Amino acid sequence: MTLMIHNTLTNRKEKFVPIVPDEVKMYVCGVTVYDDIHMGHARSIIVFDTVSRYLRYLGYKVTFVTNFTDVDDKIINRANERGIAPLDLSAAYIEKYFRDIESLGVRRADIYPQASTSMPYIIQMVKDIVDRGYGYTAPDGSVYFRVRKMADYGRLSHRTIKDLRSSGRLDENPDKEDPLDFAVWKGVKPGEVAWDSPWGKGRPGWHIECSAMIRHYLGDVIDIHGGGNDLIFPHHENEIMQTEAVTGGPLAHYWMHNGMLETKTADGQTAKMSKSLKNFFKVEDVAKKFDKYTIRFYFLNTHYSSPLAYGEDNMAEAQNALKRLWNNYRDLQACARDGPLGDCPVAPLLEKTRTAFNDAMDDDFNTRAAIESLFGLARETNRLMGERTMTRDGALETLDFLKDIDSVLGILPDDAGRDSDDLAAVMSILIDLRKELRVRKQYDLADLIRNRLGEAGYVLEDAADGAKWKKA
RNA sequence: GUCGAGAUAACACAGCGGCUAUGUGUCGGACUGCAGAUCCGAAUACGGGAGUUCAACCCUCCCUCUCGACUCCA
Repeated sequence: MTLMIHNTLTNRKEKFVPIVPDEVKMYVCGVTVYDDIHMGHARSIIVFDTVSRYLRYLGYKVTFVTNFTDVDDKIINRANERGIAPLDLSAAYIEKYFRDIESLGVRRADIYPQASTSMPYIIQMVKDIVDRGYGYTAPDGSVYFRVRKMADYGRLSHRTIKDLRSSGRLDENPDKEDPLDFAVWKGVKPGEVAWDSPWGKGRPGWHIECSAMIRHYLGDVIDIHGGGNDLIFPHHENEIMQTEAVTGGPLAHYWMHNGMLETKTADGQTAKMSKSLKNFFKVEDVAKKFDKYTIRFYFLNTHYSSPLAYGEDNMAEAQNALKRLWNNYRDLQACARDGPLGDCPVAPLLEKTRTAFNDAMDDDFNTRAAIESLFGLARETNRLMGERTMTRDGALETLDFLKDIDSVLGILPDDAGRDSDDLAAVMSILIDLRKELRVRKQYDLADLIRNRLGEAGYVLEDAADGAKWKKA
């Protein structure tokens, strides 16, 4: 099977064909760095982290770019409140961002451009837009984009200019030729950070930084552009217009949008998690209660495009579900160490699982179905271990397989898990001792050993064919 | 109002025009000194109404409800 991606542009699943064979250029809209990130951001970050991981797993050379918006009204306002420079505020939140995504097990993108450091490219882009007749200047030094000049404005969000006109929520700005026009450059206002430009001092409009960064860091056209589905209009729509005005070609071949994370509001309704509704959960806080594996599992346990309602009980459920996979993983580790010798033909089973996993991921990154294949493998290997037919070699082979699969999902323990031979020797003594105590029915002492090991982070499980130990 | 997404068993979340979904939870069994893990088995389902079809949870139409975008937003 080949990778199929749902493309917002066409509203269909399409076969993925990169521009350059075996290479993928992808760009995902990042965050405005004026506050801590919340779980809604986390979802988007984890989704596209997983997309890039899967593409690499398939063998593509991926160049992944995510931006930081560090020039923005909200940043300026908050910096003013705190009496610090806007760029100091954003720099602090960028650092915090990296700490937060680390607690989510997210691999870093290749490049993280910032608006403030991309100013030459942004200004060049605006200049090109104006030179080609798609932009015009206003008396206050702003530059607006001439939407009417692009016949298919609304293509991504599947609306027409007529639809948009009738929305009745238009900005009546006398500087604009048309209410639908949007600012690519904003003339300076008192008290704002500003950069020199051919149109006087000012700063970029919201959408232009993405167009400019993509063009500079990745080129005129990229393979995949991603972001939350709340960005489809107007942000991505406008990005497309800006870029196409300059390059004459498409900006991205595949547009991917993740569904919103929702949560309950005060009145008991579900609503999108957002700052303005004050119904958000910060990553920082959630990460105190749940580990990164659980958080990733929770998000990957549903399709990226579906809406998802966040709740702590759901997180706890995810934790229990993931525990099953972890138990299996630990048991395999124990089996690889202490299990029977000899052959165990696990290859067909692993092959079957691989096929199911790849088919699921190829189908528009269906992580949920992919995870189901892992539960199937867990049940079968549990059975083999229960029957004592799983051997050390078979367990090792299965573990290698799981590690490879987990390079995509990032939900299994990454502790490399190699317990020393010394520890194994000591455990074996303790297990023998307990065996003797149990024969003599001195259960209090046997339990004491087991409990103390439990406190130390090791689980001891009695079974018909002898005790097994593993990490908790 | 315009555009888009969605309604699946107790819960969460997949899927397919006909074949046991998956996980958590619940119940029963195996194992067992206890604990835990594991295995085997069971029950509960496709919002409502029409239609297409030999056959629909899956396609079409209508209805109801939910969410998102149209304003800063992952």
